[in-house]
Amino acid sequence: MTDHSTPDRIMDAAETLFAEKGFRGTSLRAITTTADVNLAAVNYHFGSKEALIRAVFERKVSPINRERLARLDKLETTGRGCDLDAVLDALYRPAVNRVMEHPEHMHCGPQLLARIHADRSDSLQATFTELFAEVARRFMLALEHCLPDLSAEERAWRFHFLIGIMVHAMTELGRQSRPHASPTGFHGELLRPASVDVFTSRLISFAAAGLRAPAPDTVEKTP
Amino acid sequence: MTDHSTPDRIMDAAETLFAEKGFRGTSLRAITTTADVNLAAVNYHFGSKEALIRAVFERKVSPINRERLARLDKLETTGRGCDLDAVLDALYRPAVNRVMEHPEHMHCGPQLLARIHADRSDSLQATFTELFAEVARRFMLALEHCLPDLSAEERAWRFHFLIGIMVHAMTELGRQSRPHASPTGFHGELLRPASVDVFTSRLISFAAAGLRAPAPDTVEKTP
DNA sequence: GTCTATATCCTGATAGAC
DNA sequence: GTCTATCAGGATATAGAC
Repeated sequence: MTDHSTPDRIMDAAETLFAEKGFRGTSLRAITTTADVNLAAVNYHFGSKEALIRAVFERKVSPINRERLARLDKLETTGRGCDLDAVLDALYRPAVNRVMEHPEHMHCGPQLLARIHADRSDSLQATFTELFAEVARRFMLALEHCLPDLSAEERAWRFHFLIGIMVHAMTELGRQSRPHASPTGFHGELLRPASVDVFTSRLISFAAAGLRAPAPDTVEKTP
Repeated sequence: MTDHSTPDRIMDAAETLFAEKGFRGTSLRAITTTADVNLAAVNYHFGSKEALIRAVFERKVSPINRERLARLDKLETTGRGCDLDAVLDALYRPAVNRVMEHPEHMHCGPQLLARIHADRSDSLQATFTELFAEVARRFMLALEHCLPDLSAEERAWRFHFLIGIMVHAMTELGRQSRPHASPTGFHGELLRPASVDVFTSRLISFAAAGLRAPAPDTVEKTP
């Protein structure tokens, strides 16, 4: 932990604190104190707090998205691009994997992801779009191949449902791993930690069934 | 808009700004300027910024949850407590309704709800738990009646999926209604606004299918 | 209840020695 | 690259006149 370079130490500390207190709720002083580096180091290495946020943002998300695209590529070159379960696996597994493989960071990773999705202030909007654009485009296309009978609008909404499931589930997953708080209170010991495989399967079986559901009537009903 | 009392004006302004800039990214000065009240009024009426956050939080969520419980009550007294689609309607419709019935606030309502779900810092944890505990308990029970064959663990996770779908979908819904930003970029004109009925049906058909999916194998697979 | 004025502290950022 | 010292501004909160 201490053998990292200064920028890495800063980003490690920032990642944890951002997850806990939010981007604007975390001061540079808190970050540099936790990272045990000088206050001026943040501006020296990153230029500004905003730039640091973007860097943390990107470091967290890019590897996951790269792996998603690589897995989708492989599916398509091996002719399994229309296997819905496999496509969902390519979407979900990299995120679940990244989150669960380092248990010591499991409490902050998902929480940070949730904040990334929730906080789309103007200053972060462009970064968000840039980081997820390719993944969104490619997987939307894949869904089009897997579910050709669905209208484009229905498919687009269901894609958003997929993302929502993942973000919220992983947040909850991270929350489970924090011993001091069972925040929502409405689960006893029910939500025990599971393996990456089990958890990914859980997501896929639910999501695939939802995606395959017949489209609802879009005709107005009179109440 | 101007005939509200001072506390109401403060909460209206705070709600909008919290949605846009986050809880900690919004200063009391920004709130009181927008609300056109004196800076000291916040502390006079609410005691502190934290208390204001909780008040806004509660004002936004409580009516929705009250309506959810009322609808569920009615279902159960009329013997439709095991109608999964109806139960989901009771969960989703109040939120969709509240968000879409005031189009002028649609850009901030969902965003605020998303932030509420994402920002579970220690200071807001207790408030969150308190506001959602009863709804979570009651609907978990309802799911148990609707889906008796599912394991308790599987049901608990799927309940979280339900919440994730709603939060993310409504965030996106709110984002659509903002003219100046098509943030994620991966939807052209596909996601047009829909009526409350249409959008609720969309949520229900996806969610119900997911809930009814056979439980995945929870046996470890060797990779 | 509302307002002005202010206290106290913390923020991000930077200048300049080493 | 790292550090100290400091700036200018903004934050919450409050005291006290009206």
